[in-house]
Amino acid sequence: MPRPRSLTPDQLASAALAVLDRDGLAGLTMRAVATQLRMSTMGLYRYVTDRAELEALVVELVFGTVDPTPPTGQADWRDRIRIMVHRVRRAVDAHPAVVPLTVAHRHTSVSLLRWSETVLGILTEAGLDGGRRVIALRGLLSYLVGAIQLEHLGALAGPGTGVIAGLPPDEFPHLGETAQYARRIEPAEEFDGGLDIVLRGLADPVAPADPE
Amino acid sequence: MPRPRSLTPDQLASAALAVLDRDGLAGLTMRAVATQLRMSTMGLYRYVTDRAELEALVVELVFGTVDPTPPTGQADWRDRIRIMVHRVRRAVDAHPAVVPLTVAHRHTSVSLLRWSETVLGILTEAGLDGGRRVIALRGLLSYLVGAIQLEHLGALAGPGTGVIAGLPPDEFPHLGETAQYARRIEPAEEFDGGLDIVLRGLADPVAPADPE
DNA sequence: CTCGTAGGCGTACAACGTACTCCTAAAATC
DNA sequence: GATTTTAGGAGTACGTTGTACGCCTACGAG
Repeated sequence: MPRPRSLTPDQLASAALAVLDRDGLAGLTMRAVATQLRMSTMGLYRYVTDRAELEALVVELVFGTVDPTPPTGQADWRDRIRIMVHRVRRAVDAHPAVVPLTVAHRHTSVSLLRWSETVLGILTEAGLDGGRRVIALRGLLSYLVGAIQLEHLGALAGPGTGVIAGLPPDEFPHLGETAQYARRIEPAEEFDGGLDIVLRGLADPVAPADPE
Repeated sequence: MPRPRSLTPDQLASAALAVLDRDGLAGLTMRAVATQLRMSTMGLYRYVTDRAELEALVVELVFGTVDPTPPTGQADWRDRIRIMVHRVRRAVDAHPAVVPLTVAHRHTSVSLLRWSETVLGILTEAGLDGGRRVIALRGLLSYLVGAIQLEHLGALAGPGTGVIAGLPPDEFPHLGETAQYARRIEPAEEFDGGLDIVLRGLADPVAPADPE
């Protein structure tokens, strides 16, 4: 009976994401998104009640590109988790400005819930259950969230390589030396290295020896 | 020759932190901080050039309460790192609203650099060096940053226990079951459990067996 | 004394999110 | 085809934010 909506939430989110990619987080205003859609500012409020809701749509759009199906062809559960984690990183990397939004709206994303479901399945196959599985998932998520943010908001490798350069070397001997190494490490290598640490730690502490 | 400043950066930061604790992040405005200090809004700009600079002062104030000296009396390096990590968590926990700010201004905090220096020292004693040490520090920081945020911004345990309740159980079997467990786990237990994962993973992969 | 800088106030502006109102357009019902 | 129901969309306006700017005053060193 009513007139059909002429804009899908997806189109809305795409427009907002386009603005976000072009002008960054500070440029993501209701007016800018409205202009992008060639409509008046207030027209947006026909589709969202809030700026927050718009943000959530953008986050969902980004996470929506994450394939939630379990990877196949990987015997080792660690490899499968690695693939799942990489899928999220790749999705977010494609739109760096979305990073701060993902943290705030993480829990509203169905796509990320699907992702969690699959990861939980893999963890289950790995022999984890109950409380241990909760903590494993949470630990993985914590690392993922933290690592992505450090990568995009944290100047350079290490805690701000630039700042470290102008530091009294006698007070910060390790930091100075570490910065030298940090400069040569690619972000991807750093990310994977950290992920390896977490994955190693996830192995059953009762039977730390790998089947390989 | 000039008139001395009548307000130290520390007093400024304390006032801002008081506002932050009382009114939350949204309440932290230049006007609110000025009122807290019983001065005009623009008077603040005698001390900071920016709102961002004010935020950085607050973050530094919070991190300044973290004891950067290496813990003594702990034979195992893992226990010493645990203590260092807990110090940061405690400091941030005392002012939850500061969490979003810590991420943005993390790299400007000298206190956090001191903390990193100490942690690097411990990692060195643990036998890590070069690139492995960089990645270890970065991995620890990633987990720390992520875990603290999940704890404070992530509704409940697991990725939003509330949302999960209204989810089709046949599509999310693991998530539903996991949520049951998650509800019973204390945040501290979750945090420590995740930290244990990282610490286990930090152990030399060439010699995974613990001395114990 | 006086000079240079900090202290501090008040005004003003641009940009933001968004509440509200008014009119038009189009599909479903009769 | 007329009527009804809802979405579409524009325009105006308000409160709040950060902050640029200008103006005096207070004070300590020379």
